[in-house]
Amino acid sequence: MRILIGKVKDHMDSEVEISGWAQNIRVMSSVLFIELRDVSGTVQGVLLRKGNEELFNDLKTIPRETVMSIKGLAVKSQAKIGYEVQINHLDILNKAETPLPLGVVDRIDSDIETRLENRFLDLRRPEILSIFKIQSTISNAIRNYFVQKGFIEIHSPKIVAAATEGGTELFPVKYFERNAYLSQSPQLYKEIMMSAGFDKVFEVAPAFRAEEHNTPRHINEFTSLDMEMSFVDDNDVMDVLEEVIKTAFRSVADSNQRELEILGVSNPTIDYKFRRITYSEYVKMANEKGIDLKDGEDLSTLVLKTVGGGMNEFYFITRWPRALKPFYVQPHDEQYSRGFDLQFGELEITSGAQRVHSPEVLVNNLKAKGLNPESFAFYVNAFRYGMPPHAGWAIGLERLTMVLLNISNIRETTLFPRDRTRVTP
RNA sequence: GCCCCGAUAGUGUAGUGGCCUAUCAUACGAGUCUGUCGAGCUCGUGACACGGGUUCAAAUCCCGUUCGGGGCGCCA
Repeated sequence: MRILIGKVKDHMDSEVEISGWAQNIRVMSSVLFIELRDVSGTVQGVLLRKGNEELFNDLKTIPRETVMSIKGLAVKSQAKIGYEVQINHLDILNKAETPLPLGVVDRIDSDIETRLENRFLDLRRPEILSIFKIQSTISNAIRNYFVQKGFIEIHSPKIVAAATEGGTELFPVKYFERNAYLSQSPQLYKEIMMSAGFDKVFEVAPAFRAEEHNTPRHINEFTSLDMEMSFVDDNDVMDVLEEVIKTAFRSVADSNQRELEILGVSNPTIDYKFRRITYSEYVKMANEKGIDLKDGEDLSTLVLKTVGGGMNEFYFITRWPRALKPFYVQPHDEQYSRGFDLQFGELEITSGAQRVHSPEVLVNNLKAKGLNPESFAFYVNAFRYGMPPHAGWAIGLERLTMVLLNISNIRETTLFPRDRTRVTP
């Protein structure tokens, strides 16, 4: 019965069976060592030539990354981790070809392009695996949080008829005799669920954006963690967001000590209150830094870098001008809205808002943005027969992972990134 | 979509008109070595993205193509 390599230390002085990839084979004249790796770690298998002549000669030429299964005695030894497995039986399950298109344990760093082209090999590296173990903890922690708080998990359609926010480009899809699009956000559907009376919903699902951007923080398919709540306002859901992020980070600190160590990241637990800075205050901060920016203009990358770049923490930017936010964001007054962003330094992690719930306001907003309310009828109708006040937000899972691990390229926190030029693997 | 930059063995690099028959490391192959753990040592195989041009001479200069990187816009 195979055990994980990480469990070998619990079976000292007994026979174990382990399986995995031979990441390094060191051959001396009368003894050889095989470093075997699986999802849980690595251990050294040792084989003396004496008494194992045939097996020894076979293994001398076995390529790295060959998949094998080893049976042997787990013993304390002078190995660096303090123990090893004395091989007494070995099965080659699948030989690897040579040379590898990408060295799994080479000390040479490959370009991200080469790594993504050979992602299955890249992902074998413990530090890359660690990123995705941690990402799994984050999404599970958030899911658990929502479930515990009585949220209903939903699965909204990813093939849609209309744009959701008007602004971003959509991927067209041929839908039989009609044209449809890949969903850029579950926004409209999670709001409809408020009208449906589900009260609190969340969804973890892909979102598609056809923007031709070429930056380290954009991809064309990402994982959106969405939530929406009824009978609350923007401040309430900011409270929830802060708690969700703190819960997720604490969960990683609790369950991924080994992965954090491999990645050289210190304890991610957050012990400060997220500041809430109004958009107008932010503009003043930019002005004080010598940037010419008028109240009402969008915050450019330069502004966010100049003001936010020095802030190594989470903070909200609240009360955005209505003109800069989508039609579904609740107005605060003539000029400002109940929309907010959560930033970490210069990077936007979340956008959210108290939403419009009055059908009249909604239709006026749609018109004001140059959109035709008719084409949003399926959505507007949900507001006409009893829509509660509601608010919500969406986090980019990959961006949140970047922040937690201090990684600067979103492709690193995406298993198989879809960017401007990459559709495979 | 706009601006800038780049492309040399499997991987990562050196190279700035002739000294390039192209550097180094790693990988790969052969050999050697009684416990390694980035094993060591010896020998070997392996590359100038593609197409055109300038020149006595091009990895090197020019043009185009393809692919990639960075920045901006936009966003999570």
